[in-house]
Amino acid sequence: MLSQEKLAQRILEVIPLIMRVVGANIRQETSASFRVSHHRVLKLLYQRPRTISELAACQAVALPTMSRTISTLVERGWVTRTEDTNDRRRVLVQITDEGRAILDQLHSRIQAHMTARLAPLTAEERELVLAGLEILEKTFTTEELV
Amino acid sequence: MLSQEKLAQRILEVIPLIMRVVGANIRQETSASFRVSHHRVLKLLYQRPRTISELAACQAVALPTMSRTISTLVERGWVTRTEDTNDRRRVLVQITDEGRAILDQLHSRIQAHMTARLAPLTAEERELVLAGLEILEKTFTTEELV
DNA sequence: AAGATATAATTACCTCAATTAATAATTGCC
DNA sequence: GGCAATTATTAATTGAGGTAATTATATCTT
Repeated sequence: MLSQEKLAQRILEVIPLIMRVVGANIRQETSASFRVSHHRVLKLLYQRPRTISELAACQAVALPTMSRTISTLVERGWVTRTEDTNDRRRVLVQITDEGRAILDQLHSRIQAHMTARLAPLTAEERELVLAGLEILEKTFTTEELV
Repeated sequence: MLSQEKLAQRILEVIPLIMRVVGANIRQETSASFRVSHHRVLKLLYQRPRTISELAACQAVALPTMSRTISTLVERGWVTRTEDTNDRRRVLVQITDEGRAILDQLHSRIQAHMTARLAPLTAEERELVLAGLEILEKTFTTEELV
């Protein structure tokens, strides 16, 4: 079998598996309703306010999907919607103090769990995995994501 | 930053991203209602009949989740439920001829798409990604499933 | 052999993610 | 001023995921 085909197969097998395990871990480590996507969005908003479109592009999801995600985050008081005065079609999403606090708290818990799980790996193995992930990210994102 | 923390972060960032992109690609390449999980289950059943529990463990999902997945596959005529005569608590799930045909057909389409996407990678990069995936799989499946 | 415990699968109930299509509001172009 | 493009939301639909409870069958214990 060609290495491309083999790799394609393994991606289809391994990525969904890891996704579910990581999701389950986060669910256990945090409150049950906290999701991987929330984590990522909050991290992006920690850096600076962003529009819904921008967040959707970063997450590689459709616009309505991100709009809904933001709505649930707003309900929980972790982010706010603000009108962009320069372009009133746009909505700037900003993280709140509470959102920052939640992210700090959960991020360290998730990080601790993941770090513990990765502890058995040797330094070389970690480097290998990291290098592989970087290549995968580049391969699967065609757009400019920040 | 320690390499463990860095790796933990990158896993949380990259894996969900790839998962969504791959899912979106499969949705486009195949009929809209065909999912990654269907693909994987059919592949497992192509080899031999399996119980619901076995499939759930392979997928790292809870038993009811797999039971429901199988129900939708049964509705589509791709698999059948059969009672295990040795242990009548068990249900043996078998792929049908139609299921085999669908898998053959879709598998090659998915495979072609993935292969095309991976084409820009050099042989070395593919080896790197593959090695990383193998390590990740080992790391994330040592846990008790179900 | 009877009762208790364990296992396998399903069902019910709930939440979240993701899509497309339709709609509203705003901006920018000519 | 009118029309196309952009941005975001809502509606409708589908699917995945979980826990808790239920049913049926096996197995263990006494």
